[in-house]
Amino acid sequence: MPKVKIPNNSAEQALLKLMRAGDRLWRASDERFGQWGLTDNHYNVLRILNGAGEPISQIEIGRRMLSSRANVTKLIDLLEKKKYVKRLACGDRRVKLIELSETGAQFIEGTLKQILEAAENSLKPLTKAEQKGLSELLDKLLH
Amino acid sequence: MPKVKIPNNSAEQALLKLMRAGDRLWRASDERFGQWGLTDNHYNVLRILNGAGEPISQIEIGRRMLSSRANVTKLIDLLEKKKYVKRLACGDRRVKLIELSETGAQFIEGTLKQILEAAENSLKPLTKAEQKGLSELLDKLLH
DNA sequence: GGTTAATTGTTTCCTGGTTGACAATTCACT
DNA sequence: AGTGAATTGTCAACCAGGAAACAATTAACC
Repeated sequence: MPKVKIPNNSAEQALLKLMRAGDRLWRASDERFGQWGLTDNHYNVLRILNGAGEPISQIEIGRRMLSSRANVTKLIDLLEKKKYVKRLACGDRRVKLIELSETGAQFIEGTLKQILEAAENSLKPLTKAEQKGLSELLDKLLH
Repeated sequence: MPKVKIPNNSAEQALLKLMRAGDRLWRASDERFGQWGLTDNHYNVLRILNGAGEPISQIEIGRRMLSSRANVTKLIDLLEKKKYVKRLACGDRRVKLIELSETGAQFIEGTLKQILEAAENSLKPLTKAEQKGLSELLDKLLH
């Protein structure tokens, strides 16, 4: 079988590890949220709304989570059906402002402990100092 | 709008950054390979075969790239159509060994430079030492 | 040796996501 | 004011990947 000699490239290897780690985390996260009939991205929307503290447009949500308009529509569709979220009319009639509902806030509150514990558990192989180091490196990478 | 008070949790924030970074890299990578009508994972298969140095089974490929049997079948289908890869019969008639073809090896060779440059470019915000640090932290995380 | 369990690859169906077209609306510019 | 460009949300069509069912084969074990 032919074989190409590949020079050792530390950048490529680091990148592959990063992609692999990210992939694992997404899968674990999606599996976790499956218990509530959501995906990680649905939860992301809720947290973005909660963080914003005020209703924001769908396109703004998409911008903050790096997702397409079309996908935000579908995410909101489900969250609205679950009453976690409401679509509000707005001065600009192209725009629908998305508001976190009381039910949605209760969902965040009720699941928060478990979510944070899972996060800490995922990072358990690293010491607190290492976690901080990782965080800073990623900040630089995401500039 | 209701708002849940979220305690600052560095582990969760680090995790989110990791997922976001991974996501960005997957997208960039898939976009890059799109120019050859492949996904990142198709290329992964080729590199795995090249790294193995000998034909390996589909399930082994799936194991190494954390992908399902069903998906490996589809990845190989395309790679075979492009003549980058051949399915070989084998003593165990359940198994098909996948062999990198001469054409496949030439593809790897012809694109390698560009791939490695892209990898280095992605990690450019970090110094060499920082890249090494990142790599080590990820090793620990992936245990 | 014969029966039961496990393995491998494929197929079918489903899901989450993107792209591109579309309608409604607003902006920009004269 | 009025026309052409941009923006927002939605819908249809498509794509990559996963889960489960299936057929073919092999392993395990009495």
